[in-house]
Amino acid sequence: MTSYRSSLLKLLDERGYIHQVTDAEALDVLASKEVVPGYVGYDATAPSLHVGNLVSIMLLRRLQQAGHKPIVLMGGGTTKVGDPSGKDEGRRLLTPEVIAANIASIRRCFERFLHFGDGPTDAIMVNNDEWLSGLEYIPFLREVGRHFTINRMLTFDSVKLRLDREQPLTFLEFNYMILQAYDFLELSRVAGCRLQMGGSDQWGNIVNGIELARRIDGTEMYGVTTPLITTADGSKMGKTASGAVWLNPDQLSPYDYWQFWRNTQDADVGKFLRIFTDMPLDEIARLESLQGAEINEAKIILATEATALLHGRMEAEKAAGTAKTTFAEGGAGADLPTFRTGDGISILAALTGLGFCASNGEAKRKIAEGAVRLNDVTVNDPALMLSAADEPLKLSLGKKRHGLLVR
RNA sequence: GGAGAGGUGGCCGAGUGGUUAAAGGCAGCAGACUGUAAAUCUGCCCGCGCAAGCGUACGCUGGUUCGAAUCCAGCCCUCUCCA
Repeated sequence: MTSYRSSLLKLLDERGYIHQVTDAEALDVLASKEVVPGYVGYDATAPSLHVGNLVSIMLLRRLQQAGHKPIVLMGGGTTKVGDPSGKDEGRRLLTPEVIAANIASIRRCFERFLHFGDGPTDAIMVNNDEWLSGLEYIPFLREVGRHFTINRMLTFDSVKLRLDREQPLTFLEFNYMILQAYDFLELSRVAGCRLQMGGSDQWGNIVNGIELARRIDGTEMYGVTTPLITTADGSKMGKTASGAVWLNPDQLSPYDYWQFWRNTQDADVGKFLRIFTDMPLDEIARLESLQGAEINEAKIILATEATALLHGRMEAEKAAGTAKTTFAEGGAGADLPTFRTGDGISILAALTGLGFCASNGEAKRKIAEGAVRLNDVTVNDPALMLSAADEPLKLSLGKKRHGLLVR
């Protein structure tokens, strides 16, 4: 570990956020003597961010904790173009209306992690559509385009990958990296931004922005990338039983979010505690050294702390309580997903209604596999009808998924 | 504009007239073992139906045929090379 002077780099380093830094020494000096405005950009391709975005959100939080100014850049403009990296095929173009709706839906979640306001270290949120959409083609090409060589652009992974696989890469998408570089320049001009952060796949884009600003304005800027957060078995984190781990509560309930963290692999507990919670490091060291079944204790803390950051302490405690009564005591916690049965319903409809099964056919298969239990009694009859009961019934699929059927 | 190759289930990828709801792999779900972990082994994996069966599905639209993902025509899209 390098020894840093600034609290910013120290904090980022000891918590495991740093993969690469453009000029660590200079940034260290800068961050130890003045407030550094730094930004992370977010695409607006979906109505909610997901855990994959969480590292960078936490990065902004750390930036603020270290006394600097976080800038959340909503990619309203760049989303109109489409990031060629990540997806190996061009996305369908989103309409401006959808993009605007996505941004509106995404922005709320930042308020949990950052303090917004007008103060010098208060977070701000900007939308790059404000400056990108008004650009004029020829002037833009002359100011910015001349600083990019095709030779260089072709060496970018996002581009190379497409070309190597003989997949289409449109000129529209090809421009994405130029626009992102321009974002950095623009932010440095209007907000004094000096730092861009992002995932390791953003390294090239970040460096582009730094070089562009140096060439055009002569400004010195910096970049930090985070390691790609994978689970211990090497896969990208961010999937649960029901799909992506969304941050918006209307797409993934606090209970399910808590469960996602609870199911962390042993080997990831320490890393995740450092990155995704505010727990003190010595406490994390203790928790991560727990062996065997005891490490479940650490996972519960991880789940509760991470959930508290996103959904608030109350929701986190509720989810933890429900998990305890449901899993540890074999009961049924109140926070479980619920489904209204009305006056009576088939077992199949109950399974699909709770979202445990995608179709009646799948529900039948699960019953045949002996995976379905009603109040902890295995269900064998796929034609079972549930009559209306005043007491809620606990319906379980497998060991992990439980739900309540209420009238 | 010319020549060639290609578009298959969430992804990758076989399949060139019936036995193809479509091999195999990945991802996913469940069972066993456990600790709501990992690894491993086993099963499942388009929809509806108790079932026989029916409906959809191999870029799109037509056609040939008793029968088409497979053959033909037109169209759309992609890649490679040439101009």
